[in-house]
Amino acid sequence: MKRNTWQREAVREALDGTDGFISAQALHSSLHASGSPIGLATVYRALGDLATTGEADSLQSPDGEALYRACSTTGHHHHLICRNCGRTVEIEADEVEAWAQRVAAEHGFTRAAHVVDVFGLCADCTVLLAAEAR
Amino acid sequence: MKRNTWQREAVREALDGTDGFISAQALHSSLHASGSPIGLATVYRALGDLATTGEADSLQSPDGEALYRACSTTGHHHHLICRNCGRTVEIEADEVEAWAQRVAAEHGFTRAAHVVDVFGLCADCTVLLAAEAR
DNA sequence: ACGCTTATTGATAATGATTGTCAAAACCAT
DNA sequence: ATGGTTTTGACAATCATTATCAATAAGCGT
Repeated sequence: MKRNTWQREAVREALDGTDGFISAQALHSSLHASGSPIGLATVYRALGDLATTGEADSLQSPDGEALYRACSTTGHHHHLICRNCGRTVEIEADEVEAWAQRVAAEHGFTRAAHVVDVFGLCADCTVLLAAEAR
Repeated sequence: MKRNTWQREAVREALDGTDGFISAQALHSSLHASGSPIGLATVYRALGDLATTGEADSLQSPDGEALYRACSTTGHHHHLICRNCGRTVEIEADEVEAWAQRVAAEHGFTRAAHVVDVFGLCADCTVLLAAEAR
């Protein structure tokens, strides 16, 4: 049976009060800074549960951290990432959302989330690398 | 100055000969299995370079591994991945291809590649997890 | 072909995020 | 309040990746 603990609530609230994605480590630090004695492992478990139940989205940052976000439909967007300098531009992908859901459903998948990110070289790095390659 | 070594060639070829995404570790194992004495660190470096120059795409798997794929337009497709059991279905995303190019261009990005992968729970795992959650 | 300079390699240590362990504490139906 | 069971948390363990650094080898000029 699933029990309700103040720790889980604390994680849920901290996540709700955060704008955008945050790592488990950062969320733990944030909670500690607020005086909560919650353990790191517990934060990981709580976030994992939230992601499993669909209350939170998770994605992997380019450097391998897992990032979490309260699952609100508002503010969903994707990224255009410079493969060289890491510069990131947020992009809208409305037309892709429906597509992802449809494809998932067609194959019997549920709780579909998607990773839609575009990598490229930003204008600056395009010039930069062209010079280096010489 | 950039030098050409048989190691870099080996990595490039191994990646070309692989369908879909593969992790650095797996690629290293594969090379070893083929009798190559190439070092693990070298595989990481080579893959990083390939990703930087745009010869390879990279994405983060849900469990935190970096996955690489030869950047070829042939056989280009995307994946529908079960977040629980890892089952993978290849999917077409023609309508998304053009979108990615357009968005990249709009922001001055060149050499645009994209990562479009949909994660969800496959039919089996949907049932499985529903049972567990009880 | 020869040597020189310097990028590259590779074995291994270091790092850092995440997960496993397990006794102690907390939850909740009774 | 009690008992059975889940959850917690400190810490160890794991695993991918990166840093280190001496040894090697690529490519240049000769």
